[in-house]
Amino acid sequence: MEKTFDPGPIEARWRAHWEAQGCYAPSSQGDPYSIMIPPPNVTGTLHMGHAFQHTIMDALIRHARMSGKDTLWQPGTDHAGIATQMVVERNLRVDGVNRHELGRDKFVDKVWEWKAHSGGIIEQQIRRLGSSVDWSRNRFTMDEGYSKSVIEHFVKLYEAGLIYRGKRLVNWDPVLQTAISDLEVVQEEENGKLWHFRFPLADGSGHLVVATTRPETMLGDTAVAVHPEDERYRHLIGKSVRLPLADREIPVIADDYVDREFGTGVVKITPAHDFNDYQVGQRHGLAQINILTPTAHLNDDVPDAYRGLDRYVARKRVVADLDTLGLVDKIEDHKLKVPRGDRSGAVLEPYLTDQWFVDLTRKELPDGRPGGWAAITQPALDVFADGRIQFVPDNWINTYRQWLDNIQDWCISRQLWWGHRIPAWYDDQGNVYVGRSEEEVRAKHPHLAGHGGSRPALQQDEDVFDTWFSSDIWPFATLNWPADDDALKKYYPSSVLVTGFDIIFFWVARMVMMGQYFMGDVPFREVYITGLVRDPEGNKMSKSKGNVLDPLDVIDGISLEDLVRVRTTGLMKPEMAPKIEAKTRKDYPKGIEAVGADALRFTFAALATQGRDIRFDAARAAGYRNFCNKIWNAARYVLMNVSDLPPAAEDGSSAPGEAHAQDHGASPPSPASRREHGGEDSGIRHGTVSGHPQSGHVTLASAGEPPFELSVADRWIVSRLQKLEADCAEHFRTYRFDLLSTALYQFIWNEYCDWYLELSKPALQNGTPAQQRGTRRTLVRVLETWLRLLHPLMPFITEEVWQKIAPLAGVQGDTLMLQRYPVAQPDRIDEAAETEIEWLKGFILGLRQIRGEMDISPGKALPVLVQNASASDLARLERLRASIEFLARVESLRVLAADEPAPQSASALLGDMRLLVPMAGLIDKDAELARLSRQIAKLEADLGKVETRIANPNFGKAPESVQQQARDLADKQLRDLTALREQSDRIAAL
RNA sequence: GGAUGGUUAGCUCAGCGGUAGAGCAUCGCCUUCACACGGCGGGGGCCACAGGUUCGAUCCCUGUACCAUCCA
Repeated sequence: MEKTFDPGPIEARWRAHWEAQGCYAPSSQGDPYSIMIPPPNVTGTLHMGHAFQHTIMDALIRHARMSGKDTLWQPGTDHAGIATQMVVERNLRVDGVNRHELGRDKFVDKVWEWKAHSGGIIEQQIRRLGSSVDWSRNRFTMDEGYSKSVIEHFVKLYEAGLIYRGKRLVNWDPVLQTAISDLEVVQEEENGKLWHFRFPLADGSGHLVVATTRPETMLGDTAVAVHPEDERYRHLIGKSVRLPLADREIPVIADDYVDREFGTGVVKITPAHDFNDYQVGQRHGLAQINILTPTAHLNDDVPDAYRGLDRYVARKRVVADLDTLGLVDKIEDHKLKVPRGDRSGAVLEPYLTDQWFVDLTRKELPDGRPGGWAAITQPALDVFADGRIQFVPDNWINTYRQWLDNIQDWCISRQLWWGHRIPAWYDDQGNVYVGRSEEEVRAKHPHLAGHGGSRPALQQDEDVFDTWFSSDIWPFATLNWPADDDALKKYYPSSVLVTGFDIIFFWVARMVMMGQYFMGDVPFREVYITGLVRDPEGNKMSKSKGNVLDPLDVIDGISLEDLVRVRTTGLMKPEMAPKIEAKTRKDYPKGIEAVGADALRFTFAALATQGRDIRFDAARAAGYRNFCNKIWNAARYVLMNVSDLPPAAEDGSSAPGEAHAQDHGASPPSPASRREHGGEDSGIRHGTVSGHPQSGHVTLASAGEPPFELSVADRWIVSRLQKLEADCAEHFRTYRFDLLSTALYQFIWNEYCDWYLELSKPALQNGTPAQQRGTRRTLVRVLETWLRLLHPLMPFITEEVWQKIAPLAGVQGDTLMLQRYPVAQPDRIDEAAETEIEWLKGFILGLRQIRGEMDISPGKALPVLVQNASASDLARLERLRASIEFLARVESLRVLAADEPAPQSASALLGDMRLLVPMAGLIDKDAELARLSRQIAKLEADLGKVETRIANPNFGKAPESVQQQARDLADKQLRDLTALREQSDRIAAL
């Protein structure tokens, strides 16, 4: 093994191997466990958020696979209508072409070309992350099969009366020239003006002052409204005003929608260009005058002077003209919410167009069938109410429920070219026919079938579906619905959905709706909601902000200059480049160090707390890269100390009935490459106890192997391992990947490496052959076990190391990823061993503190005296003497007789026992006094707190155990304090 | 306006009724035969603020401030 872990070649080798061996495919054995990937946009690249979620999903899948489940991780990509169309249009623009010049068919060809190019990038990224998806089932939402499913679900909903077409006010993006859904609108507060205009009363008796934020829309006004109880205007209700410029007479109406406090309390009503006004118009039977073209220029329904003007040009003109007429009362600065398209950033217009909608609000259809609320929305609420689906963390249910409670019908048509074309056809009279194909439509409607050569012309709807109206069936369309597929039966519902809270409405809720409607069952049992990965300042990562990171750049590393270049090229707004460059140089002054896929994954796991924001911290990733190196070197140590010994002959670990016999029996007979190994860890078992437990050593032997002896350290680490296994199981169950990663990190670094490996050194150097065998067994088997525990988070390094270690642990198998996930065995928890090792650590820590704070060189061996030792201290001392001498680098260790005077010494306390290091020639008096006074001060403060608690007259109401605990603590602190003060006095007296 | 999170060590975050924790950063010693991507030791926090409940509050309740996000 190399001295330093180098992830690159290792990752390349294993991902190729796993895929070639079919390790990612379902095993068809065991209970089904499936995850449907949230399909990334096929024309994008994976960002840190994807990498984060993939880490979580892969950990879950690998854990499930190792736990004997039949796992399917379904991969795929989304065609992402608007986003993709925009990207391709931008590419075309570079060549000076727009899509209209190209024509629809050729444009769509271009999109497919682009998809072929960029889809490959995404798949490579997924592979690089180690994601064990079943590539054989890869799906794309525009594939032929998937498209059929999309059409099918539309037609079925239509036939059930749950889809309708109508002229409604929708959010219109005048740049993209398409309708978009409510969810794609971002409302941001911007600086604007509030214009006050005088509208003359038609009877010449004066005027009304209306306030508006959008003057140009007055050309489409069909009323002015006041609040019915507004005393100022009550007398005007029912009169009319002469609308200036347009020169129309419009009524003054009363509607309690009007906010009396806002502006003048008089509102102009433009039903065709404002959602609220639309409602008012409906209530009062007002005309709707559309004054805009699809590009937000004024149309021919306005006076000549304004026709063809851009909306903002028209605004200025209207204001100027009113001013000329002396009708401008005043203009105030005003902050208002401006709706913009989330994709284009364009200011949206409420616009009257024909669109397709999914009914989500009606309880009942006119013909008595259930409406959308009853058939779709209500069931989606019920599944959370009755616990059939659970959110993790569960408070997301509130967000979900609130949205559904206030839901509107869903506009699913988009005026785009890239997407699933709506399967609706129109005849010359404008009648609409919906079906799976034109043929089906004609077959269904005899008058369209035609006779002879002539049949009525049919024109297919030009529009396509909202992308979310194809991904809403992802969990079952990927399994070939509506075909009666075995996989569909097996893997639907999926086990868990892993996604961000930002698409609960867009996607989660809609999948629940469609899953319930078409499959009669939920699409997933649990929804694990992740936080959003943000930059170091907590900003959302986005290309336009120039703060995105490619996960591969973290895996492979990237220089600062390259990162700046990547972030500042191809910007929508090139003028942002200097800002982006400055921020990049600030955030990553040295670029990003290569950390490898395992470290990146582990970082994401560690950051996967229950919060909403996850600030990506490159330093943390570097820390986990170091962790990889630690693992690597621990394995090197184990190999160096074990590999020269033939395993069968020396430690007997491959003896029959050892590792293999522990299989649960739950896993069915399987091919040689699968699940050879039992779920229990590879600690020690199947032996006969022949020693005296009190001696601290246990001697065991299995048939046909030489005896080995387990030290207290061996039993300690095996015991700790059981607790780790139990913790891991719990953390997987509760999706606490942060706690999972911390638990593994702590065990591996702070227990296995820092203590167990160190304790193994004296045992291997000075132990009896049986003790050495016991230590080697434990070293190898515990390592082999935690590799399995860690594998779901760090697949590559664990596999690489496991391949070397497994044979020594007597474990056979082609790959770690198909081994069993370790299961805790409570009978192997050994509290006595744990207590004893805690005592040992305390002993060593005491000596190390003296050494550290006295600046005694680690190379200098210390003479140590022990005073006031109890019988159990003495017994432990004898058992652990070799370990103490080795780990604390003790030159001599001697127990003082009861009446023997101690030399002047630096001291440490371990219970009532005192550890003494004679000062002569080693220890500076003042330094020791300073150290003692620090300890005394700390202890005094602690004792003070405890005494205050006990002294509280009401403390008697606390449970007896708590009181006792407090008294014991105070007792111990007082004794320690006394000892420390005595020691301090003695030294001071020198 | 409504709702939901957050405020704990310099930074990023766990903890959540009973002696304040981790990683990174920092300081000191050490090129000890797994690892300097390392070892050993140390320092650092009135747990945002104000009330309340409790024998006891960082933790529960109420309010305030500030910061986010979502929905109108």
